[in-house]
Amino acid sequence: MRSASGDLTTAARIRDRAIELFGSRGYAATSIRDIARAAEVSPALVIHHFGSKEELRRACDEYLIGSVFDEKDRTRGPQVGAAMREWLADVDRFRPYVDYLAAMLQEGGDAGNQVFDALLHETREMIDAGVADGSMRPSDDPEMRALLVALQALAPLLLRAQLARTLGADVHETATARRMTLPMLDLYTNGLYVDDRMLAAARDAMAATAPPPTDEGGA
Amino acid sequence: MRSASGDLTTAARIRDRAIELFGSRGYAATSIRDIARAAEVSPALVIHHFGSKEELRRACDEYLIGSVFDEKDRTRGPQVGAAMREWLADVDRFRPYVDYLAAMLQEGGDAGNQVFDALLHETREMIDAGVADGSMRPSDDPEMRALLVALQALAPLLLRAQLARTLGADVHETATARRMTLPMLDLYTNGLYVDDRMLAAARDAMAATAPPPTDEGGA
DNA sequence: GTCTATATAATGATAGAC
DNA sequence: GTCTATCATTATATAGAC
Repeated sequence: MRSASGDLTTAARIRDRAIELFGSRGYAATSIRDIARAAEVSPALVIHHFGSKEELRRACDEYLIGSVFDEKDRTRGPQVGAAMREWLADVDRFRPYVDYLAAMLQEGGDAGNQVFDALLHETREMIDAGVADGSMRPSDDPEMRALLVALQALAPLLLRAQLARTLGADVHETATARRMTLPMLDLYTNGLYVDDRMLAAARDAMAATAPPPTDEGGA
Repeated sequence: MRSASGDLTTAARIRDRAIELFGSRGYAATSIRDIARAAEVSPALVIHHFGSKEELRRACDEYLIGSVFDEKDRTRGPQVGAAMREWLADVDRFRPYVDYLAAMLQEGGDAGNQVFDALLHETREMIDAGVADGSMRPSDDPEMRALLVALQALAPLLLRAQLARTLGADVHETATARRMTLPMLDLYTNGLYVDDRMLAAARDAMAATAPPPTDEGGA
């Protein structure tokens, strides 16, 4: 949708290379010199355009957040989820964004927190809508369930290196996503256990041990 | 089970501080001077004992792998899973290990790969056993399902910062684990969807689009 | 806007005394 | 085993020419 590195301003090119390097090696392991070399400019120009390494990082964060929330039009809705699906559908093109997003989520800076919160919110709304229209089961703890579902959705992204290694290095991620679809939906449809023995046992165990003291009294 | 920082050799104390710092800030962001300061020794002594920063990291990796695989006796079985459960049950004590393990998994070095492979293997065996004894449902793609379950198990660990933030910063992780138990088991018992409409639709969609070319012929 | 040259600080690592 | 002192390199950032 954007970029091909030809028609970009120099500052934009520097920022794009910074996103790639920060995303693949991490912030601390990437030097301004590395970025300058990748962008084919002098290190001084990087500072000239962005002020400092930390401000460059902030610029990368802001750019990615803009891409996540504004790439589509401003209609409310699952923006983050949509962006992530779009990126994962064309990983060859968007891998830098995916990598940088994963890094943001792991480090937990402002940008990562924003993205996570938005994704969690979208997940919660999606599930609530599903419960409302009768396609999804209600839950005793909707907040925690949405959190678990969101975590589950992010896990393949954060561990994509392990995933690729496990499934064979030559796996293109499109094929991987394809192969994941049915087992994933199967888990979300039929679960893993054949009956609720484990669940019942856990319920009993929870009831037996004292819950952490709160201001609520009864069972 | 180990350590309290009093009865340790100096080299062990240095290594423990390195594990803490590498795990919390990352390898590149941690300097030998930082580690030396934390261990209350001179930077030269760190090098004297470990040769180089990279070798120190290897020592940390090996130590953690030893803790994961050998803390218990050598009986085969779910060693990694058991170690992780033990650590998560007493996070205040084992947080450095947890953090370092998460870092290893994300970076995907030799040590991280080993741990992931072992965990995946244990997950697969656990599920296979469940299928064999009739407590778990069979799967069309057992390898992928085990992979998804393993990823799901790791997600809260990798995103523990986001998790803590979402559930409130004052949440002790024991309470968090407690609250996660039932929704987790509920998902694994009853799934998320009330029926298999989504699953059936995905199956149809998969059948409609051409599967990636393999050496197999038929549908 | 972009560069070269450089200031200043931090880094990994060494030498050698004790 | 542990230290102080120091080297060589690299880091971020600045100054100033073009």
